[in-house]
Amino acid sequence: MKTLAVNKAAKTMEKNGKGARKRATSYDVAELAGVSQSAVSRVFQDGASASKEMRNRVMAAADKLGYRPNAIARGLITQRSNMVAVVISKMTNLYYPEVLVQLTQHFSERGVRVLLFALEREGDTATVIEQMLQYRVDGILTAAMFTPEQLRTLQNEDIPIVFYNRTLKDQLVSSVLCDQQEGERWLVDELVNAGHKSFGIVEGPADSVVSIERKTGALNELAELGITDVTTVSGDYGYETGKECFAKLIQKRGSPPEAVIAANDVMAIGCIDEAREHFRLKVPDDISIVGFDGVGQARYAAYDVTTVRQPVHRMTESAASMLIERIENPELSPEKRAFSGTLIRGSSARLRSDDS
Amino acid sequence: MKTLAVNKAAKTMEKNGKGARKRATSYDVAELAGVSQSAVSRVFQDGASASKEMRNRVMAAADKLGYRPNAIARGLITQRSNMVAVVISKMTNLYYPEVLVQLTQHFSERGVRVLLFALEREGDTATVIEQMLQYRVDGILTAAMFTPEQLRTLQNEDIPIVFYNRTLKDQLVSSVLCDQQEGERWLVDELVNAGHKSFGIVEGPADSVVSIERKTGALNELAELGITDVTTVSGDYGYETGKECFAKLIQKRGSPPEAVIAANDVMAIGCIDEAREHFRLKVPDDISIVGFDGVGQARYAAYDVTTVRQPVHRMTESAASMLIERIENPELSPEKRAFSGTLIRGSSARLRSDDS
DNA sequence: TTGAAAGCGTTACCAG
DNA sequence: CTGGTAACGCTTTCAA
Repeated sequence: MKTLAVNKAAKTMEKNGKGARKRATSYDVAELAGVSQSAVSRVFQDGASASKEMRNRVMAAADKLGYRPNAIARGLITQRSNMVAVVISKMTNLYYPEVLVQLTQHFSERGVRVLLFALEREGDTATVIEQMLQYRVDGILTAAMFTPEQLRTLQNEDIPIVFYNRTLKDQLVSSVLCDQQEGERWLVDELVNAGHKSFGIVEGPADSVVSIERKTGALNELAELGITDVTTVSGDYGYETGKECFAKLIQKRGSPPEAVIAANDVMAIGCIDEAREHFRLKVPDDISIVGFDGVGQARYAAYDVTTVRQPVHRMTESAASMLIERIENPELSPEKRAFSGTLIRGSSARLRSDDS
Repeated sequence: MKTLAVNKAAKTMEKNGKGARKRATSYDVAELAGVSQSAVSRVFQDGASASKEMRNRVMAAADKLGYRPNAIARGLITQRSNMVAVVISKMTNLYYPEVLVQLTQHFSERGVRVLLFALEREGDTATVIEQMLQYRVDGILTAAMFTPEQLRTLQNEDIPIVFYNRTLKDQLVSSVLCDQQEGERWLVDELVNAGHKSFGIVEGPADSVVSIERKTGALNELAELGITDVTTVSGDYGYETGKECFAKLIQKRGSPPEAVIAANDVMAIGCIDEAREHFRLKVPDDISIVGFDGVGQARYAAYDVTTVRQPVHRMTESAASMLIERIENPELSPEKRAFSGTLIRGSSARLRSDDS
């Protein structure tokens, strides 16, 4: 008992010292303002009832003490952390730094904080899920895939999830995505329409859902148009890999195809460089090369890649909204929103200019 | 009283229904395991004393109920949120998505979660600071600048801060940075050494500390070497701006300088494209162009930019360590760690090959 | 090693 | 509109 009293006194003494003094609480403010603690709490809430007089007194005391409501304590009692988890994996959308920034800003505007989780590989989800649950995030926005079992765990906890550019075939989950298949169809149509007859496809990593979608879209459309001369190689979305893939493609076919469809812009750029530098091919005179994404580099004059641009802003906006809606109203059923990309006719491909 | 009982019963009923049932707490686990709640708490702690028997019983009960310790509640009592704030601004290190991912991973490995704050402009710090404080983050890692007053607020709250690639002249703050001036000196030396006599400088945004450092470094070294023919224009770190700046430069001088020093790689690439495309200059035969950063695009074959690469991995690692050390030991004094970059001699500049 | 009880800083409910 | 009091789910003494 005595010890306790001494400690308390000591802490108070330190207030002006360099020791780690305690931060002001609503009790301190209440005391200084001569009101109840509940009153302080109410003044710092949105739809609370407090007289002007009360408000002023409390506010004055509050900023004299540098008081700030403790969001952690608030979360404990309200059962709402006001935090969402955003999961990205190393390989995914890193080509879009904007994605992350925009998401964070959208959430921020709506009073939601972002707890960031970055996976080395898409598989490292186990511990991340554990952490998200321990921190009681209100929702999850993920650009990485979860296993069905993990998904079940999360759904059991009634925690809303939105997938970014990923979705599960059988499972009914919310997701916002760019219509990859449609985009690839456009690209294939353009190329075939311009007379290209032999194709190389540079796909992405085997475990990338996006890559699979894109490849499938391209292959289906090619088949539909009766093109049979198609060779496929696979890379990891990186520039170096793009170069290697181009070489592999030629080695595999014996000669360059008339057109190359890369799973993303960065690999397309790798292909262009390899074509020019190592094989002395003129792009697009000797060979057409197209990508996907519409990243900044694709617009560099040296490449000017023909590609499909993802509507990143609308997608992030939509994803944030979907998640927040589901946090506020858990009964909402899952929803998939697919956005069309924008075809960009760069000079990396020989296309018909009179296209109607 | 009666109402309370009914509610509790109802909640229990819902356990298997679709309603939002409550998550298991340590009390639930304790009850099922037939032990005290404190015991459960101890089992889930690191250096706690618990018999094997106890451990097993608790664990069994815990994962039957899907129990996970509530990190929010823990934070409230331990006065440690185990979260750090990471602040980035739109323009800064977005050219390094890796920075963010690596930081997050370093923290993650040390059991620290990342609360992400993204600023639209570097100035939007006010509300962000408010939020960080409300969430009681244990520390702050920022790639954006704070005003001296904001800094004082944070220091008053005894919350450790580490600046990434930024620092304050007078203030004594912790920071990890790449030695921008040294890097620029290297570039200038290389260029002058190879005989370049007239220079254009493309600086970044006026409020970017990094840009100012780089510009200063270049100007000082040029002056030191007796070069007086120097023209400066300013952009915003973007590709388009790089192109515009190159044009402005030539307009301002009347003719192209022999070498252009851009504040970052992306603008250097813009300069190269503009030089080639619009002014029909050969790089590096007619003009040398150098950048800074060592981003991925700088290695594209079409550019192969001579630049200084920042040791991103060591910097992020160091930054995370510094912050964590200061969280664990608040008495540690501020420290600046400056890393040297790596000179990369690309073919965008005409350099002496016999350099010793 | 274990259990009881006292906080941590809020919000929520209920009288006044 | 205001104040008292009970949670929220944990960690941390302190006795046993």
